[in-house]
Amino acid sequence: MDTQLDAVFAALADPTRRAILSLLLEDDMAVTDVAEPFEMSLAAISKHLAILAGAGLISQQKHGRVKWCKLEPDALRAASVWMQGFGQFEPVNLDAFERFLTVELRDEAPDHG
Amino acid sequence: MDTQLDAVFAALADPTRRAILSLLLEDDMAVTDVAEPFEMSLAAISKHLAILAGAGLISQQKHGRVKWCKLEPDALRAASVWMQGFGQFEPVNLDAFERFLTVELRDEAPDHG
DNA sequence: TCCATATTCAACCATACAGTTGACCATGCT
DNA sequence: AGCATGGTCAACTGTATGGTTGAATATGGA
Repeated sequence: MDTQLDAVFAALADPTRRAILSLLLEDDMAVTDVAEPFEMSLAAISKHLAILAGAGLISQQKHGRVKWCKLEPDALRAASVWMQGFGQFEPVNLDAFERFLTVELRDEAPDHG
Repeated sequence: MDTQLDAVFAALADPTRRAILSLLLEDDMAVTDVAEPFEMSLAAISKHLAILAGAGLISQQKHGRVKWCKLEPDALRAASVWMQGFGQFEPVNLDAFERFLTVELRDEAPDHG
């Protein structure tokens, strides 16, 4: 059914998981490195990552003893499409969004991490 | 914080609530009428509606003894914009991005069409 | 081989969630 | 007033969720 959609939205409902996604937006990361900025056990982050992977929002691939996590935007897109069919609202204020990006990138350009 | 986003995504994670939203897409409805197509008690639907209202996804207004439920697409828009940030795949500071969203939505909620 | 690193597993705890039922308030009808 | 209708509240049940800790597994390196 729409179990996929359930999983995606449930995954996004947790702020820690959204923060993880935003980390992965910048780059692929190992589990330990994902966990580093959070005040929470590694096991907890590992669970969050499993939930994100279950929802298809990230993929995980083991390389040696390191498990790399990679953002998978397609699952997000599914949810996005669902919402588009919903709100009759036009593809949101891309104006404001691009203004934001411009400012953001100018301010933050040199280095991210 | 981003409690609003938490609430929206959590609300959307339940298939019954998504179904309710799609009912309301067609028209405003009374609580009893919303409940009718579901194989579930009225009290349960009432709770679902409270959750949707709490997330700002619907509004409820009492007229006589009937409580009318109305879709509020702006809250959906918040989530949609948030997800579009990922589709863009830009190396953005998501903290700033979420701040941007709150400001953006507060400012522009009234009109978008 | 022995040890450190990376990650998960298992058991557990507290809280939240979805659902039920029955009682309860509020409003409208006659 | 009396009664049916619309909706919520309260108490309860079962299950899911987010977190913990400590043990376990897997890999890499000296």
